Amino acid sequence: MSKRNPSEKAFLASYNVHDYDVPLTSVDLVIFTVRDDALHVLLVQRGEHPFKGAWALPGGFINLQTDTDLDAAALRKLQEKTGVKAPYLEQLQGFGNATRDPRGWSTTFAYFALIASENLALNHGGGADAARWFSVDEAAEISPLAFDHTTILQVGVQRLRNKVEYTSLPAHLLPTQFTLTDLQQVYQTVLGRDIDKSAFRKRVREGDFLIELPGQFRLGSNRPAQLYSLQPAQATVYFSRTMSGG
Amino acid sequence: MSKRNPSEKAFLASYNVHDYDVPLTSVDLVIFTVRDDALHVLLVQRGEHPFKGAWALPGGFINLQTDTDLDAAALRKLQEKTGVKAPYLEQLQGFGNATRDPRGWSTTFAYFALIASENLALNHGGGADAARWFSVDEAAEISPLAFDHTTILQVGVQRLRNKVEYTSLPAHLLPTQFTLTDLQQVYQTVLGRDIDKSAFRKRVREGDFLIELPGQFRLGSNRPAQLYSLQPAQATVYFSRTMSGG
DNA sequence: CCACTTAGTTGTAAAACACAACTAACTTAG
DNA sequence: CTAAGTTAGTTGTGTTTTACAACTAAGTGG
Repeated sequence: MSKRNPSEKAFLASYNVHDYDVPLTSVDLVIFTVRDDALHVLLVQRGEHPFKGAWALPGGFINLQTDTDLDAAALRKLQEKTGVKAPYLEQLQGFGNATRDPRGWSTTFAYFALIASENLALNHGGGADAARWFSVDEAAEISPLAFDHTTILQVGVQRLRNKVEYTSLPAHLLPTQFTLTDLQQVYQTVLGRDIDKSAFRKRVREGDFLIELPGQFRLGSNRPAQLYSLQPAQATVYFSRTMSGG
Repeated sequence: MSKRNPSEKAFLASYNVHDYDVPLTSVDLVIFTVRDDALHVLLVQRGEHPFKGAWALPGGFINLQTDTDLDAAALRKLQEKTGVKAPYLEQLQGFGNATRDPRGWSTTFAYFALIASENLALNHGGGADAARWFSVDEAAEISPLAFDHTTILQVGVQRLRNKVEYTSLPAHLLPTQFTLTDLQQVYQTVLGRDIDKSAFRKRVREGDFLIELPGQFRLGSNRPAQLYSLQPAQATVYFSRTMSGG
């Protein structure tokens, strides 16, 4: 990465990206949240060609001047749409072929993001496009979404469901403070089935990714529930077994 | 995907990709095999700038004329380097930033491939670059690899090790016929630890991704071993628990 | 025909699991 | 003030799975 020799310098001086055929490159986001006990995804209605008027995943071109890397580009898009600053953000998969965009060979880096439905201020930033939350079932039935976004969405949902089986990921779908029952609910919502309470709690305890907030409880017309937070700077925990049935 | 309206037609007619700043886009491969009881990866020595002379992962630009999609581009690169036609090939992750390539903002779609060390005819196809197998430990110590290939390699090894814990993936590192002991060896080589024989066999049996080749045995100076093949068109099997210790 | 080697199976104590019942701690109704 | 209702959180238990090791099987070579 450091010193370059004269012949490489000459090579670089004469190199012009625009002399070559390169694909269009964008970043798209599958932004998940849980509301009303259902997994939801954010879609925007495109205000410009191509696919003007169609629903699409939020995304767009990389800004080569301001985006330092792919993650930064994805984070920027997320903030523009939702105002969320520190979400869970993970690269999903790349997609690219000659036909997905009518303008020609194009590629996209799809990301998926998990945010708490509390943290929402839609259209906070730039985009003039209309934005709306759809349950993943609703979204899957919109046909067609722009580009190959139906496929991307499908892959995103699959990946999330799969990871929920054996990771601590769903914690990012909750606000910073939550109860163990909240957390179990989210798991159940995403998985679409019930989980045994004691087994679930054992797993969480052993995963050791939560901190008990001392003296803080969720009150109601019943026994108060202990509040927890994700441990600061906690990486995703992988369980050695999948979630067990209830 | 079907009919376009007149305003979209006009838009497309006036659209020229070269008017915009787009990143360079390539495909790179982490090609794994097992030889001498160690996980190996294929590296090539670059014959051209940038990073001329440095070791790198095999890869290169997408050919917008001949490659129909990303997978096709990756498969083409793999064939050019190894001659292997039907390997296990899976997208690893995208990488992209302003500094990884001295020519400017660039992205790459990294793939990882698993092939049997029997199937090898290095430099079979195009490239004039020298190619060699390195154990992953050796490769990790070559510094620096071209571009950000040290990082990509590291992510690839991590992903492989992780997947080996709970999938049938390692079967693709073996020739078409193999014994259960062969398969267990490969798991152990990649994981770097021993696995219990009876637990391993139980898992394979229940995963149901192999077919016993009737009457076919590996002979030696001991009890003959039953030969197996992967079931044809077998998707990767996911076990519900990780491999257990021996 | 006996020692040697690797293939493949079986046995068993200990651990983990699924499921259900239980106790705990609050609010609200009367 | 007490009883009913509700959700939080724990405990108990029969069944299944696991880890580990010992065992049997089937060939070769001296």
